[in-house]
Amino acid sequence: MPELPEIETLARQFRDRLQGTSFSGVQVLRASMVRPSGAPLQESICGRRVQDIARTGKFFAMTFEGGHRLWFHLGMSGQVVVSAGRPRGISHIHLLLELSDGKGVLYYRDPRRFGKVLFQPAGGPLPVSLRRVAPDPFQMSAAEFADRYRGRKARIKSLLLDQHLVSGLGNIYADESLFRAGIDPRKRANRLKRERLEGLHGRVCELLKEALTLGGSTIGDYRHLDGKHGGFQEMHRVYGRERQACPGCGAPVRRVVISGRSSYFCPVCQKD
DNA sequence: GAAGGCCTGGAA
DNA sequence: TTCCAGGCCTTC
Repeated sequence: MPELPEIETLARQFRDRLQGTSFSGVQVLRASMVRPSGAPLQESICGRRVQDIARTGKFFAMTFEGGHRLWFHLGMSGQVVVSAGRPRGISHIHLLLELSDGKGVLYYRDPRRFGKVLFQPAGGPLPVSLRRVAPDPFQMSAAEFADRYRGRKARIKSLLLDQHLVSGLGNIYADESLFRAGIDPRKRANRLKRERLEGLHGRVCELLKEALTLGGSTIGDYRHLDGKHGGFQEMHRVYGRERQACPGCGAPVRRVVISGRSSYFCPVCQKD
């Protein structure tokens, strides 16, 4: 559920809140969520300042003095929260870092456990699951974006979800960008003209920027670093709106399943 | 390229 | 009680 705008929002808040600070304690509460197992978190992280925060696709990383890095992926229900005191309960909290300024803790929580935390030692190789993550739409031209999809036989919707082609989009923003581009999610990419794919790049970038200015979308568990909600869910035009009126033409929004994922679209406005 | 599995909470 | 949500990996 957290997609590019949500992760980027978090990364920015991390920068404001955490850059230059350090942690004094590490508690791994569920070992299976932190990899590799037995990673030397305590000695690698404690007492070292957070130097840099970066986002790659839907992952983001804290880099510590000395070069050790901690990558987070939020799956669909993950949260990273900085709270002033200890969290009230520890249900579903898998990792807890104590801030050395004595002003609380950072915790990683993920009820559905689709996410993960990855430790990358200084000078070590990128974790495997990050190696094939493609650049995001902001990092490429419309022409490159079109090239990555052009000629593929799969339905455009499932290709948009493929993080190895272009990263950052999940189910929500894929549906919303196809709506804005007027493209039927069931359309096979090789049946789309190049201009249509280039146009789609424009719509994707616009959409992601708008979502970013509103702090992303909160559906379910996503929260900002301080626990607040994003605001972009109010702006969704088709996602999750089956049988409701299309904001463009009033026709009822349809839901179909494409490669196992719900896809919402307007059968009138998305003819191409 | 499609489908199943992981996992839990909430809705039907 | 069953089903569904979905990012990502594995298997077919």
